[in-house]
Amino acid sequence: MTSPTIYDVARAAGVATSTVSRAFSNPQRVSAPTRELVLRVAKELGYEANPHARALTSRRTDTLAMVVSDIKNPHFYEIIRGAELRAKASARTLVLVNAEESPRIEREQISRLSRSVDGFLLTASRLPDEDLLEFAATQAVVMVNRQVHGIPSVVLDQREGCRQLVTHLASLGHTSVAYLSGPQKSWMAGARWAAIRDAAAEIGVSAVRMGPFTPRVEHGAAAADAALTTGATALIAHNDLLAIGVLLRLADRSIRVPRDISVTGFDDIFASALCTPSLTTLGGTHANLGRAAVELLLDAADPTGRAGTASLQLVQPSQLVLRDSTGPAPVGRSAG
Amino acid sequence: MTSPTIYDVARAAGVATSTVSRAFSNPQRVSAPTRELVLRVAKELGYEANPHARALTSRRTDTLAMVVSDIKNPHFYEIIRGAELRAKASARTLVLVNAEESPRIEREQISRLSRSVDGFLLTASRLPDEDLLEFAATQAVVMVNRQVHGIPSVVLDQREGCRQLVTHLASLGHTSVAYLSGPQKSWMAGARWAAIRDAAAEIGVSAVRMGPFTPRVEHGAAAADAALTTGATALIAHNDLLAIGVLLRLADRSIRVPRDISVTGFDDIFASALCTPSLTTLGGTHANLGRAAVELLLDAADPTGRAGTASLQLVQPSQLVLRDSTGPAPVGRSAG
DNA sequence: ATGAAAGCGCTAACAC
DNA sequence: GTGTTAGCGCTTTCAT
Repeated sequence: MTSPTIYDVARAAGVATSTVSRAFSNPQRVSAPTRELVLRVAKELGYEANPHARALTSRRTDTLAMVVSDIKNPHFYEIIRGAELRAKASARTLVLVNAEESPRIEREQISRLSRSVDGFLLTASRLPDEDLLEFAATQAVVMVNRQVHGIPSVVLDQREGCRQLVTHLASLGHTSVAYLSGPQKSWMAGARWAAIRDAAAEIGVSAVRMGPFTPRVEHGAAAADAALTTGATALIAHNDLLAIGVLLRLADRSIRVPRDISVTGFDDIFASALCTPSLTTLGGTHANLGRAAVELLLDAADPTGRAGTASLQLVQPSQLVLRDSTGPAPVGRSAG
Repeated sequence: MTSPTIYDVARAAGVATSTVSRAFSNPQRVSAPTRELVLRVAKELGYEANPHARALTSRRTDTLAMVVSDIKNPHFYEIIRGAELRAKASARTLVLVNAEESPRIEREQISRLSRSVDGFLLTASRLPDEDLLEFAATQAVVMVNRQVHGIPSVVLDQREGCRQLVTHLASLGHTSVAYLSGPQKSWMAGARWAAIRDAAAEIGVSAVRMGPFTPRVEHGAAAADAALTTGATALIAHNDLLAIGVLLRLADRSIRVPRDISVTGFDDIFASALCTPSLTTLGGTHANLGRAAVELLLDAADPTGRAGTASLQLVQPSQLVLRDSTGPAPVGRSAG
């Protein structure tokens, strides 16, 4: 019934428990023959280490937690995938938890797991900086797609990406763009708006911000309606889900895209290639984000290393993907 | 640096460690004043129980794991959500792990976590029955959308649902349907085909099965092409993702839906209401699946209870959602 | 290179 | 109702 322990293995192999322990967690400190003996006996007995007993003394769990702000957003898939692969390569288990776009739930999930994992990947966290800093003081934490001064992070570049995006729109003749903002607590929403505003100023087009909107398809209708009141001929939605919602609403209102108005998104999710019209969007290699984040986290969680990467802020390039939802600005009239 | 333990709390409160322990895990076995004292002191000290120490003796972790066969499939969202809510209501943490449609990865994830959680929710497992039975012998396991004799499960009804689906198609004049099957290791694919075949026989329409196909949008092209060779005028795709891929391919090939051919899916994911044409699909209240599954699992994981629900096989009703992708069978010719 | 033994922080008998 | 105490299964000094 009850599974074998190191005592069983030690007895069967005729060695001390500490030798069994070493054979597993510190193989090079045991002579080759002894190690092989122990491992063979352990296998015969079907021994598997009890992770709790191990964690109780070693304070390591070999488990990492990834908190995603909304597991429904396909944008996270690639990040998750990249993180999983990297975690597996280092023999870590990666568990996912969902924050459902709620700071309260995010806080709850984190504190629930904080003693059970070696560190956290916080993707698009909705928590205030202070909470994150306080939290990072006692835990290994890496932020994904969010920067907080003093906490290691990896983000996709927005500044240069947004500049390219606005440049693309300007080159199509658009002189007025509207940013349909993401959630108020989204750092990314702030970063995007700042980058768009600055790029617009530099290039000489006008930019307004509407919202905030919860970045899901179903909120695209409200976003589209709001955007149409601005007279902007190009709409930059906070992400692809919202952009797709906007496209649907515009179609409903018989406004043609891109003929009457251009629409763009962010993230380059799979669906953005499939919707009608297909969506111009600012993407990037999200799997790399996940991979890099795990690497930073392994580093941060390493009790020995202190590899000095303490507070690296990594920025990876984004990538403008041109599709059918952007076109020349309409002449002689504004949309809506 | 190191966080306070029950010893610290016990000393500060002037009680025994066991009293502190009880105050937290067995409140009713401590007098009200003592309990309040202990809890107050604990809070002042910032005490939080060490889950590993707790698990080491009690053999309970208050954590449940949910293994999803492919986290990219939006079909799981509602199930996850329902499970999360129910787990939270019972003060359990729910962690998610991804099996990526791979039996090997699924097995790996399970065995990694098996000592760290109280039980598993296996959704759409791709593992063979024997593995599952062996596994369920030592762990609390509940299957979601898969039935295995001897393991508790909760599934959405397919038999009656598929009958309704085939009836719907027959009533539109279709006499020949093709099922575009899901993965070979998918129990659900087998269940759906059996139900479709039987319903078709009963109703008097012919049914063929094509595939298997990996149920993702990108495999819809191959599925559509294969289906067109059959001459069937109605295509039943294994799920909505595949169905959407089929729609895209048919549009590419200038085959009109539903005028030339009808298409249906399963799951009623959000996108199936948004694609063009919108998709007729067999859905159901997936959140209830997740909720019910957690309830069975809590039961199965309860060391005292043995509530006799040992091997309940729950079947919840599915629901046919009619949209624009099904219509009257074309007259005088077959598709393709 | 290996063994002996002391915890890690908690729970669960068992006493009182 | 509360205290005492012996582990849970492992890691980790410290000896040898």
